[in-house]
Amino acid sequence: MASAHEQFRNLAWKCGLAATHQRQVIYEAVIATPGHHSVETVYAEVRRRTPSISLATVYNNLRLFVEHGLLREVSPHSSMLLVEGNLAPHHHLICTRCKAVQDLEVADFVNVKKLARQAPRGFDLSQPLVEVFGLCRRCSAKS
Amino acid sequence: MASAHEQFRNLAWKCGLAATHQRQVIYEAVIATPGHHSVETVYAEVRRRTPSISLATVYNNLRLFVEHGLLREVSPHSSMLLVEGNLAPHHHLICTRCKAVQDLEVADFVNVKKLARQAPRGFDLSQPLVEVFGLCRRCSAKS
DNA sequence: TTCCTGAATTATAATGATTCTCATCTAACA
DNA sequence: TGTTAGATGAGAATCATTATAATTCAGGAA
Repeated sequence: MASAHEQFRNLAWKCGLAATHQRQVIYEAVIATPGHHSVETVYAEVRRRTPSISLATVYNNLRLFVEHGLLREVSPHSSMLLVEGNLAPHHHLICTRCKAVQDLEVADFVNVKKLARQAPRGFDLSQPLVEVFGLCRRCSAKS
Repeated sequence: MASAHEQFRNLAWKCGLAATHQRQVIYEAVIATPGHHSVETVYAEVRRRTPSISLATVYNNLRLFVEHGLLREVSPHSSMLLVEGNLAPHHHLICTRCKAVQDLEVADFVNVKKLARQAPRGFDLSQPLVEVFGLCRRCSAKS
């Protein structure tokens, strides 16, 4: 089993990314603890080891890691407020690249009973809304 | 069948909201066309009828309408970048109020075959990521 | 109808997250 | 070790959104 250090150097090499000290530290800060990390969290953690690091470097590299599949972005949706008038229960299909949203009127792909069993106790799923992420036709044609 | 004008006044009255001209126009701009509307879209549309309207009014009232259930927010997530190191396929459970994210390791509540049939042709769902919205225990206890 | 009052609206300033700029530095390869 | 393309850091710039404060208005009472 390779050290975290070696593991990152291998990953970086595969992506053609320079394995700099900063990248090493950023990557390890995310990998070290399970769960979801905000930029501020990562920045705070990383500064404990490398106080001179810039916030821009954290942003740049988190984006880079997501682009290269080393990390995953939680909720890759449009960052702007979107609103709709359709109040009937329905779901959304979102393109992770161009952030386009399409409606999914039929919703029987979700087994609500199973979902309720798998969710933590107390989580209110009386009107579950689901968003499914993928690549729209146009974007998947490009890649 | 009531006019759109009357319809809005009824809705507003039910929520205890003053039925101002601006609110009327904003509401109708969203309702008039199906689909998903950004603030800029609504603002542009609304200014055609009421050029003096302020962008802040559009923001305020869209938020108000969402709070009162007259409109729905698409992707009611945290708007900040979140990242995770867990690359194994899994889904997310998101609280629409406090925006907390929890992992759903088991994923058999999604019927991928049905989903693929219901999605528009060409939409790439080879690694579908699903996010389910509800109210976490803490938030549903409050209300 | 006219007046009153609290709420709504407006223009603009402020905020907060993210990205850009560019001078400096460094990893990687010869 | 020297070279160079690419990475970093500090701070400015940008974008969406929210707060501020002065003005205006909706809706009820006279």
